[in-house]
Amino acid sequence: MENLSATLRHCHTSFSLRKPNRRYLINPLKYNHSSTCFSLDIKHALSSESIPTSVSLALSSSSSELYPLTELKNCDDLASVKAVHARVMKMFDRFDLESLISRYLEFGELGYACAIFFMGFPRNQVSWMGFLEEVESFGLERHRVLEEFVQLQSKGVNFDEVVLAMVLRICSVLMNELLGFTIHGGLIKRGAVRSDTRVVSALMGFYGRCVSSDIANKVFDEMPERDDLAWNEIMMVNLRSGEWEKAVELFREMQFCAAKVYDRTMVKLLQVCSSKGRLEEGRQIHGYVLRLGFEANVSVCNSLIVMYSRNGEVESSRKVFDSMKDRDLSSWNSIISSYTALGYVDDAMALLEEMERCGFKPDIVTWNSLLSGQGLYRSAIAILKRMQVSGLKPNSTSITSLLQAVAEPGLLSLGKAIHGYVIRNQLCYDVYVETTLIDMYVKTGCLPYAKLFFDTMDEKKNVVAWNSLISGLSYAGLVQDAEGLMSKMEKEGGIKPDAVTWNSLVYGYASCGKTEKALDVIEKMKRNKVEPNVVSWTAILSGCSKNGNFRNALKVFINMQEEGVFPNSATVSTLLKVLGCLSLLHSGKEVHCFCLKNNLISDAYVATALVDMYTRSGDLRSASVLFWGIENKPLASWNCMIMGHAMFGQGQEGIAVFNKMLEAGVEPDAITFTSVLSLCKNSGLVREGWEYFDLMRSRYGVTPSIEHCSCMVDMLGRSGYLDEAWDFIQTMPMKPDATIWGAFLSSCKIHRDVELAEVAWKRLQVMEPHNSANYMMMISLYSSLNRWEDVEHIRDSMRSQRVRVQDLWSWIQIDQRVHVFYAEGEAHPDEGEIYFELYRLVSEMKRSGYVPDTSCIHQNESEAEKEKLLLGHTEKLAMTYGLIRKKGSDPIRVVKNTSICSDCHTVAKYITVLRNREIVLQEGSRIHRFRDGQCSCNDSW
DNA sequence: ATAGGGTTAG
Repeated sequence: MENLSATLRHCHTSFSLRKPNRRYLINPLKYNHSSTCFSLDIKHALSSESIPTSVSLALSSSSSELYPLTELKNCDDLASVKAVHARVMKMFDRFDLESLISRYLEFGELGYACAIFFMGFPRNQVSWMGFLEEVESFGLERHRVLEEFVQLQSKGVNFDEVVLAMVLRICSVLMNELLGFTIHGGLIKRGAVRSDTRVVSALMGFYGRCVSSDIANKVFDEMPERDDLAWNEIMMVNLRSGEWEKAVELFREMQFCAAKVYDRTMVKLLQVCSSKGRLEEGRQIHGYVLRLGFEANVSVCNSLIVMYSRNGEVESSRKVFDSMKDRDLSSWNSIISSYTALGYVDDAMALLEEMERCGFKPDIVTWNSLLSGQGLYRSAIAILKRMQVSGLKPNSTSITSLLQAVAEPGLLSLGKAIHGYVIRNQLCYDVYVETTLIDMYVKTGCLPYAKLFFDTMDEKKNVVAWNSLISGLSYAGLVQDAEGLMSKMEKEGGIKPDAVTWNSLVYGYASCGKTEKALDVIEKMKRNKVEPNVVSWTAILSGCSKNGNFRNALKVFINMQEEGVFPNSATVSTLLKVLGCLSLLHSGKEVHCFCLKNNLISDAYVATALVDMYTRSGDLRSASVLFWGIENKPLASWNCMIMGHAMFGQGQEGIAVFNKMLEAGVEPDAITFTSVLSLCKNSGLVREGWEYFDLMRSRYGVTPSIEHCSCMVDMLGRSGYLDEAWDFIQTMPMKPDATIWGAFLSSCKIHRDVELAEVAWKRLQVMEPHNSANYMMMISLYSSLNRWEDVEHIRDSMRSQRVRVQDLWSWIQIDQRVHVFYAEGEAHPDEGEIYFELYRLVSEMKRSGYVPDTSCIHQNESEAEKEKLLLGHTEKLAMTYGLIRKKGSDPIRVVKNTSICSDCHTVAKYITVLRNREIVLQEGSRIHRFRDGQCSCNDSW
């Protein structure tokens, strides 16, 4: 209740005319804020047709000897006031008109009141003041007020400080710098700046909005005495212009001077914390809320709910909500949207029941809160039904939310259903709904429908509609078409491309490998006076990354910094992915520092990307420490951590993480199970693999995908259950693709089952005749059985199919340089030195019992020759170079682009003992950590 | 309230 009266106090303003002590209250609920209504009102007010017939009849019979003034006073309803109005139109007495304005305001008819005010009758200070307050609270007709003001001022009319203060507030809303400066000048002449704090506060507000917060702060500093209004004003100025540090400093000073903080200042403080992810500061302000006695203030508490919810802290939101003695409708709406925003639809529905029990009737905002948020499409229909039962029709916002919820691949049928529903029920079909419909069709991958619907929009197409389609084309790799559509937008629609248009194109080009073209677009933007922003640069970065063009991505990042664009959390997440894919641990750590310094670490994407970067770069320890330190671990971060253990073949550790995840109440998704099954596959946990595969379907409702099946085939096959793997392929729910047969062939190679291998090989020759890996597996299989004729046969077919053998390389980072060792091509400049050390190592190893394993050499050569070839393996060269050049005790980290052979695996183990050095060896998606003669994978890979 | 950039998957 207290909040309700506070709201009323805020909205109701007094309007005093002839008798300054007489105050009227206006009911804001009666007044329609829409500006179209307002102009209609003016027209109606000025035309006699607007007066209802019954009133006109009443008018003729009403006693004409009454003065309008007395008559107006006696009016009990709006119709009677209008009747008097019709008469007053002919009489034109200033006092009558002012009284009429006053009565109209009393009935909430601001439109009529404005219409009369601007009729141009002579006005005094008092009428201006009352009127200005109205204008300020309803935000209407500001331009006309300023025009009037300037005119009257030029005629020599003097206004007092209160009017000036209000005119200044209008100047700041309309960004009318010139008038603001003029008023300030006049004030200085009159010495008013020193006297009236209402004017000075308005002046600070004006400078804060129109010029800069610096000047506002200067005006504040020069005030000889500051009252609560001035303190709160300068706080608002700094909060609005994003000067957070300054605002915090002022807030502390306010406590020190015992200045009273207004509730709207508290609300603004909390709003900034909501939108800028300032959870820590938000918590501290919560402390002040309690200390300053705002815990009974409903608006402040509502802002606290929103602040916690935007920062992902639903539980704290709930605590605030539960602690409130009084609640209003927006308290309920805020807590409901806290739950829906994070996808807790069930809790939100429970709250809906509770609010109804407490006697609150859900309004359209309540229903729309329920309809927005993640993963709501499962419950949307039920919510819609209840909404309609309660007598409310979905509005454009409701439909927009619904469409956004289903705008993902695979939900096209739901999207179409909503479209049909809108048409059948003749629901609002405004420009928001239309553009969201296009976007829904784009995001569900249904470009033809998007195009069809777009074409029906005719002249109503706005830049958002065009951009939706342009981005759809760019995303689908049809960047030329996107560019074509852009020119069409310019020519036919007469609409200039904006940053969004360009950024879509930038992504489009970068993601199909045309980095140069993407950079050209950025240059073109500059020429067209659209400043490329951080999104543009992140778009190229991400495009390059999607395309696997990691080196280019890094170049782009450097380029971006040279352009003076500062990276944000999206940039950093993408960059970390790139660094992880290149295993650039050292640079990754630098980015980690950058995140700490710039407060990006609290971002869920960034935190997850960091965990991923550390695991991919082979530093599982750092990944683990970081991961367990994340306060609210996002699902993706659990998935990364499990995958990390999978990469290292640490089955039990990974399963432990998975169990912790379940304990934490996090629902595993399809990706979680891909990670868990990889875990079982890489660690030979066949029994567990089967269990999880069943659990996934029965308990968590995750439909097995081709990735899951591929893991199963790989797991079974590698562990020697070739028949089971074969049966699995025959009975799996989808058609086996090349990855399935590839995994199967790989297993057949390991277990030397030629018969089954040849079956898989036949299919693969059809499915992916140009994948050299398959040929290599066959060569390896035949050579391990000394079937050299078959080896030659495979090599022949490679030549005839023009299959290129994949380049083999390993690399190691030493200081800031990356040293790459290629199997063929240019030798490393220090090769002599490396071989010298390698030979020395091998002879030491042989004394300790090392026997070279030449099974991976597929050339029909002598044993001595094979041994020589074995020594040339790129990972051996890189490891040895690390031993020579990397001093200290940090592990030697080597990355190889293809799988390592068992001999290199053995050699690495020997090195850890002989040189007392840890080695981390990465091969594609698997990582080996060697220590004290052992490997983390327990030799099962 | 509608459009552009972000983490996880062989």
